Amino acid sequence: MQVASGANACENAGVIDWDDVRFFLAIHRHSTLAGAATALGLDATTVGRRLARLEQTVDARLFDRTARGYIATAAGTRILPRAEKIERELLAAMRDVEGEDQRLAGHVRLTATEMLSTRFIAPHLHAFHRQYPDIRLELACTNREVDLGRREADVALRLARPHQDDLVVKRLFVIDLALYATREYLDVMGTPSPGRPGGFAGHRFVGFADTRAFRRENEWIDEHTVGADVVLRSDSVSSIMSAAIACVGIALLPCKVADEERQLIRVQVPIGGDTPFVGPEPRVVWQAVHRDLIGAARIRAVLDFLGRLLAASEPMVARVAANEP
Amino acid sequence: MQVASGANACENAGVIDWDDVRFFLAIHRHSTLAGAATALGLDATTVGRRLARLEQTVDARLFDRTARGYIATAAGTRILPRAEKIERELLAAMRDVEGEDQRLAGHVRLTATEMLSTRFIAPHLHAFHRQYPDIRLELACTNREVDLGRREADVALRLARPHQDDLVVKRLFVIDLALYATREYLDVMGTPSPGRPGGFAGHRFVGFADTRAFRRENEWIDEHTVGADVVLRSDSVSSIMSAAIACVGIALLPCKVADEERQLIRVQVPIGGDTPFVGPEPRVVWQAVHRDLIGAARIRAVLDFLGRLLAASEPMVARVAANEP
DNA sequence: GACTCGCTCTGCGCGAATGCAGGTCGCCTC
DNA sequence: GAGGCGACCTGCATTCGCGCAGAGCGAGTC
Repeated sequence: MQVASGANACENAGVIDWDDVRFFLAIHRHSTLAGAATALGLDATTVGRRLARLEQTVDARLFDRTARGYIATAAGTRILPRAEKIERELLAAMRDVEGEDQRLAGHVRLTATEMLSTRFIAPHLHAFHRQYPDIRLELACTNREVDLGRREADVALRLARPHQDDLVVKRLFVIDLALYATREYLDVMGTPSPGRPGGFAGHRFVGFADTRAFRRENEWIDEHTVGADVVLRSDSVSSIMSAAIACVGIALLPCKVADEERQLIRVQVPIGGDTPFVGPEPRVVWQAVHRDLIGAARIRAVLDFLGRLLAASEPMVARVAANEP
Repeated sequence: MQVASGANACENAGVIDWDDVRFFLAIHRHSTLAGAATALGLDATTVGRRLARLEQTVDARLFDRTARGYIATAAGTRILPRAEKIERELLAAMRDVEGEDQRLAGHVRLTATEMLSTRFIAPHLHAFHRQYPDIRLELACTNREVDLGRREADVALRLARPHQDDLVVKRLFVIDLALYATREYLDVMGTPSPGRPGGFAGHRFVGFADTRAFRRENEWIDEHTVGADVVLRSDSVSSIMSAAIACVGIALLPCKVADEERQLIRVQVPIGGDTPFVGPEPRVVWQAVHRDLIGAARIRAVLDFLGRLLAASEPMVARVAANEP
């Protein structure tokens, strides 16, 4: 019981280290100290100590140490939305100051699918570096939908239209898909008869991984190649193409990539009299960037770079989309 | 220009220490490193270094080092509201977890005016401590309006109704005011004639400091004691009363406090034939507490304590307010 | 039921962050 | 204009926090 004369009786107890909130969120998201530690690039010991300190400061237990890892207590669950709001606000603040950065320097994190990364972007990274030597471009290829709001990336190329708020999205181009196989495969297995019932009977297929991202393609394969056997699945389109080149089976591939491979032949023979055989719906490639970053010069540089790639890559991309859905 | 295969390419550059936001706010509010340092309970060197680190991380200058101290740049101004939002959210989170704390232990910070602290609360702090030995009550007496939202205090007793959101306010009681002087003073200077024009001519007064808090009382004195000379002003009512006891002059004082002082006599003689002389509008004492803290047991203990003081202090407080405005 | 794997907690060495003292600059005051 | 004062920056000793290695422990598996 102490009487303080002023209002600045700033006792150390009760003063929270705001950075501990970051650890709190990481632990919640990974359910384990070790997972949070790797995500934060730190040691699990540190994460445990920071949590202990935080719990001591707020004088409440935030996580239950269970067999399935760290799960939030009632108190932890209660403050979780606030912690997430803090994170959003802080990331927004960083975007704010970086969004008005007019220098052609700094880091830009670009994410795209594996095929787009390797075939569409990577071959031109050298030219980008020549033009903008001070922009450190980081290319993260993943099929996962990264969260631009959480700043997991600055610019994203995606195969599904992002519906998150605060994003500026642009329809870049479309990717036509068709079935491909090698001459050797067709010589041995015979040419299938697309569009004819049972036209694929006995054939082998290299398919996409059974994930939401490839749902449409997988459904199309199931529907149009009845009787064929999917002998291999992969979430890497490059791997699928490699497998097809290795005569593992027929594969559904982006036309402009597969057409450049000498060994691959398009399986598209419409048999006279049957209904014409059409490939699956082309995939639309969307470009997404957070609204707050549009103003940053280095972001614009990347967007320009992608736009010029688009114009230069006409042979690769099937056709530029003209109509917005 | 590096190519990361996964999405967890967590490079250290760009990772911000969230705690630096706290420093950012402190620097902005005090305009100087030294001021912020004392407020944070740290050394100015540390504050400067943390700011330097933050500016390096976000790669932008947040403050201009001017002759009048540190003032926010465009970038700093831009993120300021976000930083304040982060602070609000974090303080709210702390209230959240503390608000459901059902233990009769912990810290409670109570703020009140100097007179309320010394005469109304302090004499009973010992009883409070006996009843709740594990609650560390901190009494901060200040005339300044502390910000309960910023957690400068948990419970506040104020003489003006707080209009801030998220506060639970309650009208506690009213304080009647009247003019007092010593017998010696009146013997020497003569008894004034309140209510009669010029009735205070030649008299000395001890007034309140010329601040917004005492505006109403000062206006009343100016209006009703024309001709008197205010020879001393203070923002401490105790000091004013001491001065009055020391025969410095007549003072406007809380009745129930001044009535207990043997040396002081109430100056209230209504002269027959004139309009009856009435004192100034009584001051209302408001109790304010943040809504989120109402659930905490230790806060309830303090509120109960104040409520019981109110009942027991009938001799001191003039009359309990019955009607809410 | 034993093995193995992964996660968490404890002691120890090291590096980084902090506090302190001295110096310097600019503003205010007399 | 000169003195004084307050605030900011730089070198040095200290302390605190971090990473690392090892032990314990629980769960899943064969």
